[in-house]
Amino acid sequence: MHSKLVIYNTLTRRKEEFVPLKDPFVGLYVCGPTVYGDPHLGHARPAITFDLLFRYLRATDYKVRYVRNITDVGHLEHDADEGEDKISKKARLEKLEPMEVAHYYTDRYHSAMEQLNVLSPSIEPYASGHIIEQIAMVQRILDQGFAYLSNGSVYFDVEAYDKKYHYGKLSGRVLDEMMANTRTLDGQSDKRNPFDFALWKKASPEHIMRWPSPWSDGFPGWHMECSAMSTKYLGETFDIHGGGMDLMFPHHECEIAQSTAACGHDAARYWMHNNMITINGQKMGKSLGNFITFEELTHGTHKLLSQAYTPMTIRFFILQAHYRSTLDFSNEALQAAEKGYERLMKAVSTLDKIQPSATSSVDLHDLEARCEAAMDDDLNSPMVISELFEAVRTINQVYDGKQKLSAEDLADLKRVMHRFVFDILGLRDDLARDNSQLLSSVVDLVLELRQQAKASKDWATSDRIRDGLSQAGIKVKDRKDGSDWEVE
RNA sequence: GGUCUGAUGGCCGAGUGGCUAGGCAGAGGUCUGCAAAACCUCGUACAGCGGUUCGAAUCCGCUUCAGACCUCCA
Repeated sequence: MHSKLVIYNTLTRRKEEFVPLKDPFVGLYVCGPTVYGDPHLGHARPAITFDLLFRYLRATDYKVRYVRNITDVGHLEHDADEGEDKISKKARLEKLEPMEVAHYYTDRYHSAMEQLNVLSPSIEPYASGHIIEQIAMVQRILDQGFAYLSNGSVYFDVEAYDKKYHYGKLSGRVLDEMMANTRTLDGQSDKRNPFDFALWKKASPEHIMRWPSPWSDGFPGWHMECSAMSTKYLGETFDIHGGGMDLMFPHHECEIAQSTAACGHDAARYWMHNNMITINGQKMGKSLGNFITFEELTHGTHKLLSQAYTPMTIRFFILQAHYRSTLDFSNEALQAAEKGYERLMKAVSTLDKIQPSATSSVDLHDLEARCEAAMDDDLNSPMVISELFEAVRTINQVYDGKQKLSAEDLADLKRVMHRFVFDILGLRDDLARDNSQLLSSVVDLVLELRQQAKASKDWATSDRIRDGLSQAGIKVKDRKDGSDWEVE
C-alpha cells in the first residue's frame, strides 16, 4: 500500500503530493560525491536523507530505481575557464593516476556508506564511463542552437536559452539581474557570457584525462554527467532529483537548462534539497576547511571531538533533524544523540523479554499510523523518532509490570518498531558487543569466583560452577595455579 | 550589492492560529543492601517592537542578529 506522501518541491517552493509518473515505479536521481577527498560529515547528510526516502518508498510498495553517480571526471575548480579538474589536480599532487585517486576515494566513500547503513543505490554510474552519452547530449544541445563552439570547447549559451525558457527557475534567479550584478572580467574568456558554462572542455596538452570528441580531445563539463546519466537510466522525464542545497546553483540549474535545451522539457518533476550541516553556525565544507571526515568522527581524532562516535550515533543525529533544516554539529548534540540512540535500541531488545498478558492495558494501535503520517509529511523523521520514544516509554512500563500487553498486541508492536527503526529509519543495533570477547571476560570472572571458593574450601560452590559451565558447553581444566577453559 | 533562509527552554531539535513533540542535561521521588537501569513528577521556551485576531511562538510589517547561494563544495 502506498501512503499519501507529500514532499517539498524546490521548483515550486511548496509541499506537493507525490504522484509518480508510472505507478508503482519511481525514478530517483541523487548527486553523489566527487571522489577526490575523504568522505566527511557533510556527505552523510544527503546520503542518509535520500536513503530514508529510498527506504520509505520501498516500504510503501514502490519499485524504486535509485541512481546515484560517482563524479570521477569533469568537476572543475574555480571558473570553468582556468579551472583544473579536481581529480587530475589531486592526482598531480599525489603523483598518482587520476583513476587511482578516484578509485581510492570511491572505496573510502563506499565503506563510510556501508557503516552508516546507507543502502547501495540501484545503479551507481561513473561519469568517466559515460563519455559517449555526454558527447551525444552536447551534440543535441548544439543542434538545438543553445550552445556554441569556441576554441575547441563547447559552451552553453545561457542568453539564447533564457530567451526561450527561463534560466534560473530553480534557484529563483533572473539572468538580467545576475548580469547586472556581475562585473565582467577581462576579456580572456572563450565564453560569450560569464554565465555560460562548459559542456565540453578542450584539454590542455598536459591534461591526462582526455577523450576524443567531434570538437577536440578533452573532457565533459561537470553538469553534463548528471543530465546524461539520469536520462540514460531514468528516461527523459523522471520523478525525483535530489542533492545538497549548495548544488542548487549553478549545478542543478545547469542540469535543468541542459535537459530542457536537449529535450525541450525539464527532466525531473520533483526537486528535493537537503540542508547543510553547520559547525559553529557555519557551513561545514571543503572550501572552508572546517569539515570533519568520517574517519575522524568514528575514531575521535579531530581536535573538535571530545570522543569517538559510532556510525549509528551519526545516523541517529542526522535523522533527529528534519532534512531541510540546518543541523549544527557539537559534541553535546552528538552525545545526546548517542544516549538517545542507546535508549531506543535497548527498548527494542526489551520487547523480546516481555511476557505477554491475557489483555492489554494500553493501546498502541495508532503508533504505525502516526509514524506514517510523520513520514508522509515531507519525511519528518524527528517526528517519527518522537513517536517511537513514546512507545519506548510504554515498552519500559510493560517490562516493569506497570502496563500489560496481549500476545497479539506485543507481536504487532514488535513488527511496527522493527519496521520503522530498522527498515525505514535504517538504524542498526550496534550495541551488541563482540561476543567472543564478551564470553571470555565473563568466563574469566566466573572462574575467578570459583578460585575464591576453592581457596576457602567451599567445594559445593566450586563444583556447582564447574558443572554449570560444563553444562553450558564450557570445559574447565584445573591447573596448579588457576584454571583454563575451552568451548567444547 | 542581489536572491533566499533562519532566530524556539541549559543544549540539540519538532511544531505552526487555541489541545503548547521528543532526546540530552538538571532537580525531586518510587524501586533498591549499594550502584545502574527503568518509572513518576517538575521547569510554562518561542530574538525585539508594532499590527491583524475572541485568541499568535505560529499570520502581516518593521528592527536587530545569524547563515546560505551568487566561484568549487553534500
